[in-house]
Amino acid sequence: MTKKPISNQEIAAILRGVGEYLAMQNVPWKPQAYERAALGVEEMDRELGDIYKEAGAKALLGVPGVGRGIADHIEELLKTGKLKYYDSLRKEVPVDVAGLSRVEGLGPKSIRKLYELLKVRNLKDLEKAAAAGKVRELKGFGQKAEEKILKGIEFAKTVGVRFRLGQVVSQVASLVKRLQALDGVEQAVAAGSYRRRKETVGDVDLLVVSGRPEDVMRNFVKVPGVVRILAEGGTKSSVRLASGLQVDLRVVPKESYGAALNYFTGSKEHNVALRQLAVGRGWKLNEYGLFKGTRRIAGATEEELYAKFGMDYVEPELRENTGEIEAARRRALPKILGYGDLMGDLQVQTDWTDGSASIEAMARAAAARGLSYIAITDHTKRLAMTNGLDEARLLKQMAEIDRVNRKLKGKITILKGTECDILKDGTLDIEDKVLAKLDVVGVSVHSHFNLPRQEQTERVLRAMRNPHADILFHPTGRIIGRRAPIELDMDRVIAEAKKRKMVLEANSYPDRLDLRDAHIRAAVAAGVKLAVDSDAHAPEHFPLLEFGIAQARRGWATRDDVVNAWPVAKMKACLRKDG
DNA sequence: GCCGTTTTCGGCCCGACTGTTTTCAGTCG
Repeated sequence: MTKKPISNQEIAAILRGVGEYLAMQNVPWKPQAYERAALGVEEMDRELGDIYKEAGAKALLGVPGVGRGIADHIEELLKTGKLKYYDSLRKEVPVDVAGLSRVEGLGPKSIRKLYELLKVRNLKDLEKAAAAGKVRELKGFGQKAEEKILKGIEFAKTVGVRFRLGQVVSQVASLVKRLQALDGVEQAVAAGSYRRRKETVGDVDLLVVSGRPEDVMRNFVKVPGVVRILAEGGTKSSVRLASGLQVDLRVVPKESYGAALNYFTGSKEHNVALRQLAVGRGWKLNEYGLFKGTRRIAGATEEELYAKFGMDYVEPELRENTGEIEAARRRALPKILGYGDLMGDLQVQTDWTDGSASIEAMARAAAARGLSYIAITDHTKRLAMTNGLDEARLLKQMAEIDRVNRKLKGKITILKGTECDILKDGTLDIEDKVLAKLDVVGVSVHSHFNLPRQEQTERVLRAMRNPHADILFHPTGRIIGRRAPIELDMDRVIAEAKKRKMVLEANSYPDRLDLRDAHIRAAVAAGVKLAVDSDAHAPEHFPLLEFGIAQARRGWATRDDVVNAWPVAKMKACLRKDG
């Protein structure tokens, strides 16, 4: 019973694996069904283990893409940690499908053939066979295929799969700029998961409007930084940059711009759902437009496209087929937070601890960014390595803030705050009587990341119950790609936040983005307020707020849900010690 | 295997590019 229950990620991986094996066997339709279910599981904001424990097997049917059959599989996985069906498939064709699929151009059919004819089970076998020239002899393969495989293996070995959004923005911006400057290019934009502002992107999709696609293609594959051309056609090309990032380019005529942008922005699931809507009305939707017979009835702009379907325009950040299409059809999509909507920032560090700049410099930078207030929230003494503040220094800092406020009067308001450490037992690192003097008390976990779920949750809940605590900063503590989130029962955290009018943070730092989108959505649905903060440690960090706003948008948050999108007085009134 | 303002059965999105193809399967997005 003490054994850790299987996680959503693990369940999704197994379902995906089943789909891959079925695809290898040429089974129709089922592979897509398993893949869809895997995606549905991944996108859940709650652990299936919790849902199952609470509401039983029937509740599993609520997961998008999960029906009777797969619900049974999931129940078996939750009960035993294993899936007999999966194990028997693996036994039949004992191949590392996931590993081999990472090789560019290798899909289930080829993998099966390689196994049956050359006994290739994994990347190592494949490399050996290809190097020995055995692959080219197979029917359906050839010289080129073998070379491609060898290069693909090299790549699969060296590079991780996804990039953080923050890692690619400048590369993408310069690519777009370069394309815009080309002769004959009317428009160039980045689409794909980049435009949807997903926290990580697997590749970058660029869209260009031009009447001279060949010229654009010729120039594109020669852009500096391109180390490999994966495909080059008349209207579609694919390259690999030195950074490992794959970039796809598509060129379309002007009248198709909206349809192409929609198609290339995705998500794939959103697109499929839209196309199904089209089919249902006897239309056809592709990247060139929306067609009734051979007549184009929409497609020049995305707005036109959605209007034709009789729906609200769907912002790119919402296009994940997680209910946005139904809501848009009911004309019930929320008006999500805008990129210019933030008025303040409630987590800012200075050179009193691990920030690089003074209170005044940070305040001026925030004002230049258009903010009308910030809270200074330096670390506390438990975080000794950051020179965290004790009570005495915190009091001194408050006096300094008073001084700077007088100096900057009319430019910006500086609030007194803290990023107070949550100790192992859930108590706080600063005495209550000092916390009571602050405008904004943020509390956060910076230690003991590996406590068991029950203990970790109790710890955080206890901190939230401190009468002075206002905001739970970066609730899960994750660092994308580097540190797993702490084990936290987010349902209980959200319920506690609701009960105590505590604000949850959506941290904008691109490698935190904590809360993640699904949790934001759950918090919003529960009526819990959010703070979208920069967590700035330097004056140049305020633009990072864009990432936090994006994440809040992906979580369907509106201006009403985000306290620092409000004027300072209203925001302060909402913090729970006044509420 | 999933799913339902046409349906509880019979559908299931659509097109570009590649390689090895004499007309297309496989892969990808």
